[in-house]
Amino acid sequence: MAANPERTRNPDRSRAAILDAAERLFADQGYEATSLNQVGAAAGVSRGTPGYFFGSKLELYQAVLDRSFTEVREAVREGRARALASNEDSETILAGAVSDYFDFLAARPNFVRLIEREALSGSRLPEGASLSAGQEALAAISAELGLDDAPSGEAAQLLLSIISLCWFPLIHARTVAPAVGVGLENESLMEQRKRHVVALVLHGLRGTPLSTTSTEPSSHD
Amino acid sequence: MAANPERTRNPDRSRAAILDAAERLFADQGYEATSLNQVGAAAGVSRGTPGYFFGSKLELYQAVLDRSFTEVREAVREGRARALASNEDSETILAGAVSDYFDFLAARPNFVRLIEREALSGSRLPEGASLSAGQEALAAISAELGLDDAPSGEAAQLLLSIISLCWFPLIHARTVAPAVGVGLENESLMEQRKRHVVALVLHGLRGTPLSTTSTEPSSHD
DNA sequence: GATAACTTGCTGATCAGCAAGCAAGCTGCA
DNA sequence: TGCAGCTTGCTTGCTGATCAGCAAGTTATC
Repeated sequence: MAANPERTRNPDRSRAAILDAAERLFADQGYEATSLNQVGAAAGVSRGTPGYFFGSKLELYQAVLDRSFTEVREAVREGRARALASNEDSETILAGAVSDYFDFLAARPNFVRLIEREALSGSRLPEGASLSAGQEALAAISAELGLDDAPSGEAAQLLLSIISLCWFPLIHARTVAPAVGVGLENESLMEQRKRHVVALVLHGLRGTPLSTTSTEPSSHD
Repeated sequence: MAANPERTRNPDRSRAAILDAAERLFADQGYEATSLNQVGAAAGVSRGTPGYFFGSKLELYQAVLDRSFTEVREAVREGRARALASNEDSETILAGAVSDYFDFLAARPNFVRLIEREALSGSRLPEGASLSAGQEALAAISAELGLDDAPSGEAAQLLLSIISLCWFPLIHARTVAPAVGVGLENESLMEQRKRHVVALVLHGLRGTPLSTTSTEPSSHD
């Protein structure tokens, strides 16, 4: 029960263990419901160690978010490079990007939950700290895909739809999804969901005239 | 600053004021971050009154959810009756239902946030209490639209997509939406978003074969 | 032996729940 | 009509628990 006295000291390992534990606990329970006591216990250190390394609870939380965003930023950069390098047609690129984004989020449930909690509580971080990094990444994607120069904003709307479709099932896999008869419990069911999302986005891309400000007279959209 | 001594007693008004205040505070800050002190102050009663009327903090929370779900259940019943009464073609009905659902959620930001928090924390309610009411309502809709007997689940997938698309912008109106260049600040921008969602769903409906299992390929009422 | 890596004891603050108190208004009775 | 007594709405003081942060202690490692 007591902390193992044989354990060797290792600040790097302790920091990482604390960040891991805090990420999971903050994501599962939220900031207020998580105590530094819990974090320490889950990380295999004492109650005071998180404070020793990170100063305060808020700073620990910020460090968790920072680490997540750094990881996300790198993944986004890689994904963008891959998309640019390919010379497929834009529809295939979009389908691949949606699929990748879906998988990316599915592999990072803690990240999704943390951001969702941030969005719900209107960010307890000073001002545009880590969160702006995520927004910056999204803005970069949208610029990269040439989706931001259409004044109609139709492309931006589609991007927001893509994010909605990939994001939502991860949060509501145990609430809304089963209620409407969509199972998401195993990998093949998630794959099925992903195929539906990709198909829906492609139908939307084909069906929507991407730059019709006031030209088309007949369409009754 | 002190409570107005002129104030007449009125348990109904007090109960309602407490429920209103608690709904807003729980939705904005979450369960843990909200104290009964805050609830009392926001409701114009003393610190102890919420406990007097509702027993405990958890019971107050449950009462807030119950009231929300009752309201939602009634609205769903009305919407269903309206859809059944109309004799438009199914595509028009679906478009109207999506539009109504979008407006319905947009008019109930507290409800959306409460459910979102519930989903994130895995329901602190005993077991399938209020939440199942919402699931029940969704299941009813899906059955009503005849979307649940297709073994392929394509229709259920589309329903989940509809919910995702209507739900997401309400939570991320201040985070993701501006980052991708979609404004949602005023009514006309929300209207624009709604039109996009309806159009996307209709494209999905047209583009996807709804019953490609082994039954009748043509008739789908 | 110095410094860094922890742990443990302490403190003040906050909070939920309880219980005691108080007063407004009703009910029954003269 | 008036008053006594009771119920009910609501407040306030108290208690035990929890928690974040700090400071002082302890031990490994360089």
